[in-house]
Amino acid sequence: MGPGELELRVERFKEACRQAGLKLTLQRLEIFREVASTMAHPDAETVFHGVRARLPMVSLDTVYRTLWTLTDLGLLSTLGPRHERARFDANLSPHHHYVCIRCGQAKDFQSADLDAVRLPESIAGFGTVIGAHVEVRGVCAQCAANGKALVLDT
Amino acid sequence: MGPGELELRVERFKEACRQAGLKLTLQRLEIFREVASTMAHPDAETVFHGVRARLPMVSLDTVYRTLWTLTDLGLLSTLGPRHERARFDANLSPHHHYVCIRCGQAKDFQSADLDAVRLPESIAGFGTVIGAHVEVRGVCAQCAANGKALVLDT
DNA sequence: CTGACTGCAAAGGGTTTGCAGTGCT
DNA sequence: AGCACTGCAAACCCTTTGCAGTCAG
Repeated sequence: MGPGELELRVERFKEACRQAGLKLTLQRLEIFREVASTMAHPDAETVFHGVRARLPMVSLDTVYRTLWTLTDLGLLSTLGPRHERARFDANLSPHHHYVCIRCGQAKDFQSADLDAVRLPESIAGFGTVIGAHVEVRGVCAQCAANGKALVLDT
Repeated sequence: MGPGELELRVERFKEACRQAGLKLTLQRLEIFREVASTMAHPDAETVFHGVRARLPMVSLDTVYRTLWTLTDLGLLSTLGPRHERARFDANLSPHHHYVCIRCGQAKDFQSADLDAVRLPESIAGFGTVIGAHVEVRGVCAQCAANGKALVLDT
């Protein structure tokens, strides 16, 4: 993250709140800043502790609410499927996943191109590599057909 | 999944149990068969219902225990981080993740090569595509250094 | 001012664990 | 026969929700 990047993100955030008609509260600002200022992809509780250092009175449920609100707004994204629980897979051969962000269903696909891509050197610095696969996100045909509201359903 | 693939997986499963010194119970066999016979990446409860149709007396907690046991054995894998809760990310520009299977920490990395790869046509049949990124799994340097037992820690 | 937002506390739901009985090897 | 495995039920933990007071616009 380059210098000034955090401020840039915060400004974008303020503008997006205005556009979405969300009130710009201190809690929201600090919760966003907490996520935006780290590369560690924190979970709700971690964000909570970080924000608490500056706003001792914030509550954990506000953190949860805010995090999902901002995610729905498109200002944050989540690592891994949205609200999902663990899903299991017995297919041990190399393959990739298409995951529907609405219903959580995942479909496999193969791609020689993807399997062949070499990972950057920098990875080695992180640790050992056990495997790699592509995760494609979208809205599956079924969910699109059901055509419910964009947000709010599982 | 080709014909006979299921039987192949089941045989590999039996052999692996023998090697690992795990008792080959009917519950284990059916739970594995349930996951191995579908491409739907079921969660614990879905597996539970499927197995129950054939073994009405299995309990949900056995399904959970078995699923994680088989995952630790390497006979199953999970979609998304291991036991993890949702993690949030304020980095909206295209990037990829290196995820430690032990501690769950995720690190970002960039790769022009990866960004450039074209997805196979078949994807279009699944639904719309919102985004795609690579998820690399491994054991991070810190966890490797701590050198705890391979299984069982968060 | 007024409706949206927060904090509190309690409910909710999925997952894990302790224990005693069962069954595989 | 011995010990791992299962089923049961309670415990656990994270997450969500209802409500009343508060605050941004």
